Amino acid sequence: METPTVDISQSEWEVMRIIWTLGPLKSSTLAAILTDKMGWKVATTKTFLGRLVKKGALVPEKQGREFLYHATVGEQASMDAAVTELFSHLCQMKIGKTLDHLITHVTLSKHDINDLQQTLTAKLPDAPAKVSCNCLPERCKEEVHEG
Amino acid sequence: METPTVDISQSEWEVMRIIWTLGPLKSSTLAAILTDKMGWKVATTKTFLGRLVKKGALVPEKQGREFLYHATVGEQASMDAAVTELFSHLCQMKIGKTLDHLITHVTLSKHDINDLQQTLTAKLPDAPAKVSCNCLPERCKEEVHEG
DNA sequence: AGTTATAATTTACAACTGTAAACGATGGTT
DNA sequence: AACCATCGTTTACAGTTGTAAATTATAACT
Repeated sequence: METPTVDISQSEWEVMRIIWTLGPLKSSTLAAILTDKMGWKVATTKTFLGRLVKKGALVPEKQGREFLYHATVGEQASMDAAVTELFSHLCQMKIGKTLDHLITHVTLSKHDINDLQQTLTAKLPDAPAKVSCNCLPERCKEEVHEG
Repeated sequence: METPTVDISQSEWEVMRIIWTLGPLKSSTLAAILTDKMGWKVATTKTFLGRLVKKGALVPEKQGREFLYHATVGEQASMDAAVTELFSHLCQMKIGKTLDHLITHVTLSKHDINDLQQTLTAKLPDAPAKVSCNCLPERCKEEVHEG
């Protein structure tokens, strides 16, 4: 079976990021960091921890009186899934421009850029001359104009 | 002022796509298309139309007994905003890989690819050798390891 | 003018989210 | 043994989302 990616909400991402970055943590550590970074009350962090455990994105490991929270889903896999999911709702025709906008505004290392260049180069030969719009169901690909 | 982008939910995107693609439409046309594409009941489409009007993403123009629903926000601008928003929750360090995954799995025209190549090439000179993780608040950039 | 089809608006309702307080259990302290 | 600081769990509560039925308004038809 594939990596079981879980639906993670915006705020829950913030919790996951810390754990992905630092490894398994106690709730008190998490809470401290997230109060600092997000301004959350301790109770808020606790709520998200509970929900993430219920969703299966985190697993608690008893350690003395507290728990260490371990991520069960991979960061890269989760990111890939979230991004793919979002793009699936967007018009295919506009994806090129959207990626262009994104790449323009995001921070990339020289290495990243080289990798992307290569991926693009590899993709070029099989690329179509034009991408068609996939916003309409098959039946409706003809003109419909009103107004 | 900038283009006023609106928060559009997953399902609402599907409504907007049709209007962005075909231009202003009557609710009956929309409902037919979305029943076809998404399997929605007419009432469901109506609900989303109402919400999108309330959110200001659509504006109804009376036309006889019905309304034509016009998009007030641009498709590209909305896509750019949605994608940027998502990426803002992701670890900077992993964005390169995420883009790579995305580019690998998405359909791009030769033209798109060329544009992206150019954007990347232009970005290369000023690109850092390494991107640092931005998942922790400033204070916490040192080691924290437990477990 | 009365009836009917249909368009728009209201209401419904459960699940998910953001945000957090309240409560109960438990290990550490006096 | 009694108390206190915490940790985890429950409860709270409003707003959003997905999904749709019910109701109301209204144009068109008879």
